[in-house]
Amino acid sequence: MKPVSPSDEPVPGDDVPFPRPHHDHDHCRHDALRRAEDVCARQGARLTQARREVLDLLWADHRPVSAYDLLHRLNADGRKAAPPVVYRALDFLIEHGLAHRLNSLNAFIGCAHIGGEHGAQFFICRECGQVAETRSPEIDSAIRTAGAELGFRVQAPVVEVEGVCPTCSGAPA
Amino acid sequence: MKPVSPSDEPVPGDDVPFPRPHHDHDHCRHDALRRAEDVCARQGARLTQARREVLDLLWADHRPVSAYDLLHRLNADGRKAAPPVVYRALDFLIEHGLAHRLNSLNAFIGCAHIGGEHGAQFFICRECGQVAETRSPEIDSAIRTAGAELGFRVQAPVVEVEGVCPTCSGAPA
DNA sequence: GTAATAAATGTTATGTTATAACAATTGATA
DNA sequence: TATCAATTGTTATAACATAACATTTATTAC
Repeated sequence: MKPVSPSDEPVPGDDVPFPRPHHDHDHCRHDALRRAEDVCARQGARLTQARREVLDLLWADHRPVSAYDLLHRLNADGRKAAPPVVYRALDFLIEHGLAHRLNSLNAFIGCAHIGGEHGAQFFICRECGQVAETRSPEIDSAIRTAGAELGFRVQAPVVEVEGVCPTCSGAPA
Repeated sequence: MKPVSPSDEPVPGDDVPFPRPHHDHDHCRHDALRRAEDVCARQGARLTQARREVLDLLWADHRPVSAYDLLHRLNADGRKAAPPVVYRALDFLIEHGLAHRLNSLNAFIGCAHIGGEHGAQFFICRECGQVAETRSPEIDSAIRTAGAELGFRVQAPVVEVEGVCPTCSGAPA
């Protein structure tokens, strides 16, 4: 596992490894926001207040968040936002490749890569709940090959792997 | 894609390909039931009426079914079974490797293989809704390798691939 | 064979996740 | 500035899942 200094930029093809306990998370958050602004500018989409807030909440840490948790966090300031507010923001972020839904958890997480809608894989730690997102051409290719053998046209591969992250393996709870 | 005659027995390592339109589905159902009886006998588990019925409903065809659909089908005869009846049967079937949950659909499907809890992959046709279950060592191994590179201990890989099956590709709806 | 125990089922209630439908507002465009 | 499209607000409800406890059915020990 190669270390990543805070100033490194995750790019497609790279793995974004498990966050180390004391990494510069402000950097992650600001970086995510900047990426979102870039993407929206390029695609002529509007990163409105609600969308920006939800994205920022997703980046509170490297753990997936349920839609209703997001709602509660939004409403922590006294607002009375209703579920569609959150679900619409999430739909937008997912459509623009800025967030992902983790089916196995019914929860959402900010996208750690730029570009590429498909072909991501998620490694989910059962101990600490943190998630690492990778883009492994090997996994993607193995899936496409297996699909081809079935005569199946692959459109959206979903890979979610539960297990234990290196930090929790080294120092079990 | 190699053809499979109705009398072939799916075994781990084999792919169970997309069901052809006019295959001998009674064979699939009876086979699944027999496998279930075997597994339960070997594990000292009881394949009770409710569990057997749910399993049989799962094998109505090769499409995943939601828990509430199962419930409605159970209750089609006038019963007033409640959700826990279905969820408990599903839990049992999943624990014993006789059924799977498809996270991306919130739905359940009978297990098309024998043995092996983990390492299955599901190819889900967006056109007809049918699902093929495979056990590809290549996919599994690519996932484990990627995990190892992250220092991640893989426990339960989940692979669900959306796309279009050969039948629907050949004769689009 | 019967009592004691464990496993499974029945039932009610409730918790969690997600979307439909429509009104009101805001931003972009002509 | 009128028009249209996009976004947001709001209410209601649909869809998915489980907690908790009573009852019944199987198994086991005696």
